[in-house]
Amino acid sequence: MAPITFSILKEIPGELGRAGTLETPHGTIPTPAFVTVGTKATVKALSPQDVVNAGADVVLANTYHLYLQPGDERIKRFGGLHKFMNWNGPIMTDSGGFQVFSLGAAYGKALNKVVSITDPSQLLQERSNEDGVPRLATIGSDGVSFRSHIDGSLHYITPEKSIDIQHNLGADIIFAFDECTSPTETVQYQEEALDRTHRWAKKSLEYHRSKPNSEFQALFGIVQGGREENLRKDSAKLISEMRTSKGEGFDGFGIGGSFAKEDMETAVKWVNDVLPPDKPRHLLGIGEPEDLFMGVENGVDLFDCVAPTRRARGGTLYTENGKINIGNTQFIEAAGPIDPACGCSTCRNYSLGYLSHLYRSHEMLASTLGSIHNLYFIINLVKRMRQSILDGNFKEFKESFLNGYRQ
RNA sequence: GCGUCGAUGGCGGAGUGGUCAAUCGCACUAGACUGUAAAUCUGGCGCCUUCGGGCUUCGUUGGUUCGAAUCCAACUCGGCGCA
Repeated sequence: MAPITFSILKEIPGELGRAGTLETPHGTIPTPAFVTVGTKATVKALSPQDVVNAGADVVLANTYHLYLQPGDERIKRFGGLHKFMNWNGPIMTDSGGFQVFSLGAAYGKALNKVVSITDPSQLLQERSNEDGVPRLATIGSDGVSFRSHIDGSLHYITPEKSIDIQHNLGADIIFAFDECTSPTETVQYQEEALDRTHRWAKKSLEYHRSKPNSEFQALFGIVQGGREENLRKDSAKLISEMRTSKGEGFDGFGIGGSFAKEDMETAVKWVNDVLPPDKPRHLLGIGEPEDLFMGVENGVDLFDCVAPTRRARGGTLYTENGKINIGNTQFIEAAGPIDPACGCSTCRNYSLGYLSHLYRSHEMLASTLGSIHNLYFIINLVKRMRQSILDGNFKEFKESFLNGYRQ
């Protein structure tokens, strides 16, 4: 009996997109769905009740962070992540693969999950910049050594170690240990990294399936390959066909990597064209409104992103008419809500002027109320996309929303 | 009244003869953020600018000097001490 069951209810005609359900041991996730990020077993600034009220069906925590603090074995002694953080719905854990990137190649540099550069010669130039801060993550032959950003201690994470940690944490869906690469890497490096990610995927899969946890924890394999069509398609094929000696494959798939904005759609299309349609697909770390439409249209079932909560803490709030910055002078005297069309508790109860005051005076409630709104906005946006698929008018919804949002 | 210390950009506070339109923090202002090194980070913040530079500033007035926020004098205001 597989730990999760994925069912497709309806598809977008002529596209890869679909609406369905994903049943997990801790509840059913209607898909497509936005997964709320709670890296350190908490969604920053919010209580679990706030997260529920924002409409979240599932949260994603991080293997690396929780391994460092408070330690996965301690969380296991508390009965696992669900009990530890008092979240009774589905939980996913990322493998630490993103930290290979953020604490490695991207450390101390202006390298982000989504980059704006398009010219390959510039990309290579950026990679050759070797000065700056020493990396906290260094890739070895069968794993990655991390220098803790908390206390400087050294840790070596292998695929097996990542799976062990994720077993202790006990999430419903876990990820294979991978290497998130930057589009600023050369093709040769992408090939090397992809080969490594594939080897690690096999180890993750074999190791996971050898443990009883595989009966109640699902494992997703991660497709990489950078901006190269052949690498992306090869990776999707290899990961989706990967089996243990007993013939067991992955329960679902993640699509990883740092992207140049204009590469993202083609990469998702390449991959989802190859991945088997009957298993869930998670576009890792993506979550701006226009990207969510792109992903849903092209067959992505799950997204996660720090943007709603991180942006809220920085004062950026989503509205139907685009993003606003609550710190701007124009909101000091504004009596209305963030977005009159929004049904979140922040918009129903508080004025922009009050939020402006909280933000300017550095009150914690500014982060809380902002996060509630942004999360509700993004989660609800994906729910509306799902409904539009079921209603057969996804394209119309997409067009009308983006017209207002981009204005 | 005498003595003493002080007066710097919205605020706090550096600077004590040239490299000073003046370090820094706060405030203000705008921007960034996409599997969270993130309640974070970046730019702007006297006036004008063809972005080369130009102009007016460091309590007030006068002086010394090639040159003064910096030295001197008087004055104004404030803190402290003694009467």
